[in-house]
Amino acid sequence: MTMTAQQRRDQAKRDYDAFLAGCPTRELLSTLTDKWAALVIAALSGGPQRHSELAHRIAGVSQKMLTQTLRTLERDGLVTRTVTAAVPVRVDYELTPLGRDLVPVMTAIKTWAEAHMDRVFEARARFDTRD
Amino acid sequence: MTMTAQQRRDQAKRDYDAFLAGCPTRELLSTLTDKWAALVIAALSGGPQRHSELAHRIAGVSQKMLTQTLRTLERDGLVTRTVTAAVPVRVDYELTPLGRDLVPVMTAIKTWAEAHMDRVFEARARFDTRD
DNA sequence: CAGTATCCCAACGGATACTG
DNA sequence: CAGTATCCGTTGGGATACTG
Repeated sequence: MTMTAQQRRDQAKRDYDAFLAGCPTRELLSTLTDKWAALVIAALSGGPQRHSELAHRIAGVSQKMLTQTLRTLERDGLVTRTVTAAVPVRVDYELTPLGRDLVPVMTAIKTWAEAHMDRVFEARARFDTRD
Repeated sequence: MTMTAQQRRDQAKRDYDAFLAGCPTRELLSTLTDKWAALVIAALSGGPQRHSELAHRIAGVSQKMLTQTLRTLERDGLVTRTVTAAVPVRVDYELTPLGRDLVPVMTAIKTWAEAHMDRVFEARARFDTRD
């Protein structure tokens, strides 16, 4: 008795619930709701990028955090890492189909922040000056 | 010379860029890409909730983190806090229009995690067992 | 260039105890 | 019930130095 991919995802939605403390999705949610992960996925949405290109694109990210974030995303099957033997060595990162599936979701947060920053500033000003 | 709300958001998209280290959206992105923030917004998407209801719904959240998350969301104009004088006191939290605007974005992450947990597990198994 | 390994400080976040 | 305050261990994350 086989199920379609869609049926399996529907089943998963019933089985998994990130509101539950012990649910593995709680930990996956932690990985996805990560500033650097969001920026990396957004940066890779346009196509493969070298390590150095990502470092340049995502201003201010330390080498350590970039590598660490990429490793986690690679382990979770969202990104592939391709090493080209050369001197110096060349490493390209690319989104997997699973990772590309996540692009709209992750870029939506970044876009939302950029689009609504002004309203958040106004709200903060109101909050900070209430009597 | 006035602009429509949409025009202002379009303008903001050009002015703000979370890829830049000094951009205020980088910090807003940090707030939004927060495990507890995502769960709180998802929990409030169905309507107003009391502090204790949220604590119960979001299993495992400490009282400290719940209050802290709610304060940040309130300050950023995403949530309202309503105190009803009584003994004991009653406090209700509710999404603002700005907060409701964010619901689809935030619930999408949670839903994605729940729907694709199995594929992430498979990817991890592959990653962890490669020679 | 890409990555690993330390060192180290600051922030996160849980546990507990105490107020209105 | 809702919230604050304190303590304290854990993690996040930058800086630096060193390899293939």
